[in-house]
Amino acid sequence: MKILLIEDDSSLCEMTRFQLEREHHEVTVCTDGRDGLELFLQDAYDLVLLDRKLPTMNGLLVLKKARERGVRTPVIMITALGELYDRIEGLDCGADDYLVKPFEFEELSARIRSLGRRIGSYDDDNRFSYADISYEKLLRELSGPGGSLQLSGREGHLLEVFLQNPGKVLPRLVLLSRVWGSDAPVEESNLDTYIHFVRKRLKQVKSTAVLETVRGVGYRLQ
Amino acid sequence: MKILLIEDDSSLCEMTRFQLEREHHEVTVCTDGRDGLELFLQDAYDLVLLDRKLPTMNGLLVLKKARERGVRTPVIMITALGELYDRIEGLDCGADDYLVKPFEFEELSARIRSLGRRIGSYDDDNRFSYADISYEKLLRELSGPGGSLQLSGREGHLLEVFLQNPGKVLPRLVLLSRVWGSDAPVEESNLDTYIHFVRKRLKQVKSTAVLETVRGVGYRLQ
DNA sequence: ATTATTATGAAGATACTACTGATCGAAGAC
DNA sequence: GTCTTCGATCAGTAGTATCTTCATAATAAT
Repeated sequence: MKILLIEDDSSLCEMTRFQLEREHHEVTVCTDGRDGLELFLQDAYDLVLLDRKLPTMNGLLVLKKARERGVRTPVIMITALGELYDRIEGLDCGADDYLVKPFEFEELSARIRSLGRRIGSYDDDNRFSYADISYEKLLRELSGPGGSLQLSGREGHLLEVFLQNPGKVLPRLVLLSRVWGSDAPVEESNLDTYIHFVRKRLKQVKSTAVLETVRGVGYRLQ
Repeated sequence: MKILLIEDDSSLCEMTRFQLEREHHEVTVCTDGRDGLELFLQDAYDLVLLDRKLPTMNGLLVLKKARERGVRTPVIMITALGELYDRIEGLDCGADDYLVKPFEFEELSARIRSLGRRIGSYDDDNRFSYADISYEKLLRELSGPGGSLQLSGREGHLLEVFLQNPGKVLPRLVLLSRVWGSDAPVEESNLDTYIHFVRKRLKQVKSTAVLETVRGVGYRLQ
């Protein structure tokens, strides 16, 4: 998601930015009210995080002006003021949500996911990513620099296990039991076949990620 | 707004109802989890206020099940638990907002206004459109670049579900339960037949939209 | 060099989906 | 009352995608 962060406390700002980027959001930071409004009005973001107390123009006014100009990007207000009427005022100015400082990043993250679901652009929980690839579980869609394609059920399931344990060596028997079930009546050689299939898929999307063989043990995603 | 209130504390319940009705909302009250889910699944409300602790089925589960079935009505969770991870869990289950008991009615009211603005843009309930097609629910009329035509009841209902969740993968069982009802005595193969019918309809109006099959999972409108 | 292990390719078996035609019942026409 | 039409349902067949197995080639370890 493209996120605009308007906040003047620079240490909080950098911390938030760092965490958001770790969750694969694209973050633009702005520390000033007037400038923030300019960016806001470009209407190029999926979400705006807006501090209430800002230099040159306070957050409520920024929000109000943006709404007056017809910009409807979802907004989460961030503020030190936690009293009832402050919250109500914020919501009535057109904020979609409200977060009181100091807040845990976890909560911000959950509220972003919630808003994301609502605007439909972002379906977390079912999305894995590692290095230059990402995988959408429900669709079984693998995307990489070279495009995206659909995996079969087994292929997807196998890749999922690797994405859940990136960089770790996964023994063959572990993979077998995770993908086929612990007591499935299946030949071990079937795993070889599917490792082969998944490797082919990774090549097809031109990913730099590879399934490395650890002879005598298993494989790892690298 | 039509509001569904699922809450077992009867005094809080009546008070909230009274206040909501004073603000000209139409309120349905339910004090039981299972029954609440039934009403929720009818998909006939603009907003659901959902208590977390409920008889027969807890609020989180109600919400989760409803979302799994593709019902996207906005939800505000109401609860006595105010701790961080309770809030996060609620939001991640698909809640749009969270209110901690005891709450001021003023705040609930503000949050309802906030949500109301957001859904206020969905102006017409009876007209759906996506890509190059549009569908009028009451007339059951599908229009596309190649003209328009009437759908049968089932065809229309099925198409509606897709238009409400454009681009999303809808599992076969979800489609069955949303179009035929959750426990209808109907063969699953019937769904195949109607998918076929709707596809034929889409072709007839020369739409570029297609129902893509995701093998082993379901279909999506693309 | 020999052996154990893994990679690859091809082909048969299986499971899932697409489509067609038949049956049944309800609503309206005659 | 009978006939016609239409929609809903089901069953069966054809068509594919996916899964599995097996045979053989390639590679690494001893």
